[in-house]
Parts: sequence; structure tokens; C-alpha cells
Amino acid sequence: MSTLYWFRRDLRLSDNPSLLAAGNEVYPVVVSGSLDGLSKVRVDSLTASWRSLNESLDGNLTLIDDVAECANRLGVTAVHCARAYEPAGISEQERVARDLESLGIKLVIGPGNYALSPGTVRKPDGTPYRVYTPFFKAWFERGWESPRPAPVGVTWASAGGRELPSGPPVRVGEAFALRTFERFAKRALHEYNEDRNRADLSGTSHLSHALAHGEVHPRTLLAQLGDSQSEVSFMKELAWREFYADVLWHNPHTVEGYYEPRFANMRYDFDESKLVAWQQGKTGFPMVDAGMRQLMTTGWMHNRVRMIVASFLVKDLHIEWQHGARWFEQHLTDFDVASNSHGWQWTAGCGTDASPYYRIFNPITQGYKFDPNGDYVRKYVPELRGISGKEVHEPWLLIDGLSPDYPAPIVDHSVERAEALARLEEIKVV
DNA sequence: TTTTGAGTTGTTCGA
DNA sequence: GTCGAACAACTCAAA
Repeated sequence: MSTLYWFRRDLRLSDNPSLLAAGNEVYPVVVSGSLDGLSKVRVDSLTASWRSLNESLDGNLTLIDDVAECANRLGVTAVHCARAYEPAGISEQERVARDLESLGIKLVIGPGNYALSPGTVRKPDGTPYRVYTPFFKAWFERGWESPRPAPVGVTWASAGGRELPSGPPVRVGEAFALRTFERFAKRALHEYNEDRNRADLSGTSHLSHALAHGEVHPRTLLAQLGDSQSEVSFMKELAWREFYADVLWHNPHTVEGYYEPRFANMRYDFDESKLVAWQQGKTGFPMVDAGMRQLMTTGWMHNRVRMIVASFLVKDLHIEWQHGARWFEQHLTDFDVASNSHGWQWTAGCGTDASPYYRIFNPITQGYKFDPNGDYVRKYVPELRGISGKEVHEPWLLIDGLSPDYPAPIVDHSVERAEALARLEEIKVV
């Protein structure tokens, strides 16, 4: 009996239990609505992942507009997919399930792209964790299942939808994800504990795109990790992804709503010209500008730099975190709603296990620390390439060093730091 | 039951 | 120049 498989954010064949459940005669499809509202860079990256998956499916992956309509036309009795845990995905799957049910077709939803599905790790009293470290302990002690093999002997058939959109070649896909991990495991993983914060090095895994698109299952990675300090550090990063998915699952309003509600009452500014300067990487703070331009030119930003630019928007410009989160959503090809919203809320101080009120990043100090030679800044801010060495982090100190094209700092950090502390004081719990 | 110490990612100030 | 203390309030887990 044929089934229809609806690929969403699980664009892989191996270690995909939902796909294994779909049987031996499968119509693989993706849905055109997945592209709605996405920026060009995200459309390009998602459709590149689709094209890569299509090669593994012997060219049978097609693009459809409506799952229920397609399933009905093909006469299948069941549609299979992997579970979504974020609010938009949940409601989409509920809607499709209702549409299918009215046609007498089952929607079979398998587990999603987490070692432990959101909602499963709980405190002994049954409530969800609000602090990462105890979550990690419970998550680790509970453990996860072994990776599953790719399906064997499946006949893929075209559902007769449209051809996949073409686009620029992007290095993505399941095989690329596995190669990326192998490369990482051979080199950077050993120094991960030391180098992952260095913006000027390639010390991170570069697997965020693959994890966000489900080109690899996290437990496929976990199964290959030992217990060295660096391997445990990487495991903890994977656990952060699971923690934030869990937090969002329990608190769906926190996509754009405050996890800690009293922060909704804090005084914020909205200066459009400052927001635009931040977005365009023209704040006059080299480390911030390098990060924002890396985002614009590559669709990715180093995690350490994400914190620096986020802190700058929230604590130096006093702009609400949601504006920054939305900008990231438009430009990050590895966008993950749970990690994005809760990463921002952590920096803003309103999230789980939040950054203490006094932890305000100094964008200059952070530059010296995590781009010690200034190479990262020079790579992404061409106006500053004439300045050699670490001096690039404070171009205003150089008599002849400042390019006329590069802006002066748009704020005084020490003034805005004090302002941020004063505003936090106003919402202090008495 | 109550208490206690720790909690991803930091900065500043004063000794 | 280095170094340690101080900087909310609250959650969680262990004692």
C-alpha cells in the first residue's frame, strides 16, 4: 500500500523513524507553503536542501500546494511526517490532520528531530525545567535511542506535483552534513572547548544549518561523541538546542512574548535610524558591525558574535529583543525558532536561566577577547582593512587610521550601560 | 521541611 | 598592572 511522506524539517533518509514508518511505496513531497514569507537567502537554502534530498530519492521529490488534496488524488490511506514542536508547525500539522480526517485519511506523525522530544524531560514533580544545568543532567541521565538505519528497498514514486524550484548551488544536504561532522570530529572538535568562542577561527561545528533542516538527527552526532572535555562541551550545545525546544513547547507564547513577563514593562526605545545602523552593520563598533555584515553576506553568524550584537541592540540601543529576533529570522539560514527566541531572551535578561542583570557585554572588550588579532573584523568590514592588528577594534584611537567611510560609534557604551542598568532597576522585584 | 549553594557565554572598580 | 569583590532576584537540587 502506497503512502505519502510529507518532508518538513527532516530532510534526510538516515535515522528518520517517521520515514521508516511510511512503508515501502512512498510518494515523497514538500509543501510550497514552507516558502511563504521567507527571505531570499532562506528560500535559496531551503530549496537547495530539497534538491539535495531529491537526488537521494531518485528525482521523485515534488512540490505540492496542499497535502490533503494530493493524498486524496493519489488515493493513499495514510500520510506520514515527523512531528513539529513549535507553535506554527503544530497548528499546521493539526490543520492538515483535520483536512485528511475529513477524507478518511490518517496523518501518522512520528518523533521529530531531537534526541529526546520536547516535553519528555521533566522534574521529579512533573513540571518542566526552567534552568539549563539540571535539565542537562536529567536529559543526559535519561539517555536516547540509537540511530536508525536509512530505509532499504523503498520504491519512491512521484506524486505528480511541480518541479522543485531551482536556485544557486549551496553546499547543503544529508551527505554534506555527515561530511561536515567528520571534518569537525577530525579537527576542531579536539579544540572545541578552547576555540568555539573565537570569531576569527573555524572552531565551531558548522552543523547548525543541517540540524535546523533535519539533514542530520542529533542522536546520529551524539552516538559518535566520547567523554573528553571538548566532546562534552559539544554535547552540551546540542542539549541547549533541546532545552530551548522544550521551553518553547511548554511556553508557546514565548516565540515573541516575554518568558519573564515583568520585562514587558521595562522602558524601551525605538529609534529607527539606530535599528537600521545595527541591521546594516554601521554602528561604529567594529565587532558588532563585522557580525551583522557576516550575517548579511553569508546567512550565518558565529554564535559568540550573535551574543555580542544581541547585547548591543538590547542593552546599548535599548531596543526590544523581538526586533533583533525578527532580523535574525529573515537572514539566518540556520534559523530555529526556539533557539532564536530563547537565545535573544537570554541576552535580554528575560529568558530562562537568564543573563544576570549586570552582565552587559562590552562590544570593544569582547572584540579584543574573541578576535584578538582583528582578523574577523577586517574580513567583514572592508573599510577597516587598512588597520593592522588588534587596533582595528578601536579605530577612533588612531590619528590617521579611521576610514572616512566608517562611521563613528553611534552611542557611548559606558553611558548606555548605565542607562540599561537604570531601566532594569525600575522593574526590579521589590 | 528548611536551608544552602550554584547557576553558559561579564564588567567595573578599587585595593 | 593584577586581582578579587560586587553586582537582583529567583529557580532548582541536594543536604
